[in-house]
Amino acid sequence: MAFLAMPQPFDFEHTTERFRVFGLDLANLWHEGGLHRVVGTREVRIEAAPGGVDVEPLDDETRPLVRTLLGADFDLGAFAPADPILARLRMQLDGFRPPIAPDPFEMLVGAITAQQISLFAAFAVRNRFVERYGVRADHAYAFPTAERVAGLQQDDLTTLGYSRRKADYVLSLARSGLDFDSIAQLPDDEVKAALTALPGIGEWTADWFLARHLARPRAWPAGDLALRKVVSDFYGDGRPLTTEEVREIGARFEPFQNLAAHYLLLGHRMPG
DNA sequence: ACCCAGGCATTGG
DNA sequence: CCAATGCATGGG
Repeated sequence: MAFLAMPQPFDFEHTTERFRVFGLDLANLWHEGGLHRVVGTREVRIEAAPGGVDVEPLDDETRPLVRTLLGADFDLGAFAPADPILARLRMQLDGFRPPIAPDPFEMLVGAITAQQISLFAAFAVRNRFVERYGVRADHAYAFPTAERVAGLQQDDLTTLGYSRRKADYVLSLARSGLDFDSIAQLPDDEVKAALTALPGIGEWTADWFLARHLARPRAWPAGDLALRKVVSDFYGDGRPLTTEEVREIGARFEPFQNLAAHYLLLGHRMPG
């Protein structure tokens, strides 16, 4: 194992909580106290170490991937919320860096899979997809590539638990030839416009793409059911808030809406 | 046997 | 522009 320093503050347990709490993800696999992911064709293991992480293997290919995956790009030093509720979470969860999905196709397929159904159900369906069309390394699987998925038919996906409609969305995305490198250069609203032009990708999916793949500071998925519940709990006197109200509350956290969303969601899942 | 869960597109007013 | 509807699985 080789040591990789992380920008401070950094808390491995908080950052990786997401890979444990909704069930296991075969492409981002929590196994024996560490996070496993396939980079190229090699499996990488990441585990906690003082001031950063221990990584095996660590080289020029895995180093940037691990840093991205563990949210190194977020500017936590500047994240000092004036809002008292968020300020408390910022301290309580100090060092939490929202994990970033390194692969845009994986991110979008995952989001389509999770539309409307519980995350637990979505992980079950997605894992069957990864197991069937991904490539296993040691423990973890490489997420299926768009090239591979482009050659499938609707039936290949519905047998895994996808609805017919979602199966078509995934196939159409795989065949879209979307240039993700170009999209990554666009401002937030143009990314959303480019993505929502595709069938099956609405504002919710595009917002999470901005947040969890592009790590855009102002991404704020106001329509997300879980975020609406959390914001309603923290800011709404127990009354359920509308998407519009949640959107307005997000403006308080400018320009740290993405970090705010993740801290509120994680804080709400934590005991106490 | 229900109902809900980190949506979206389609249809009809 | 807004309301109603179908979709798929897993847990309660």
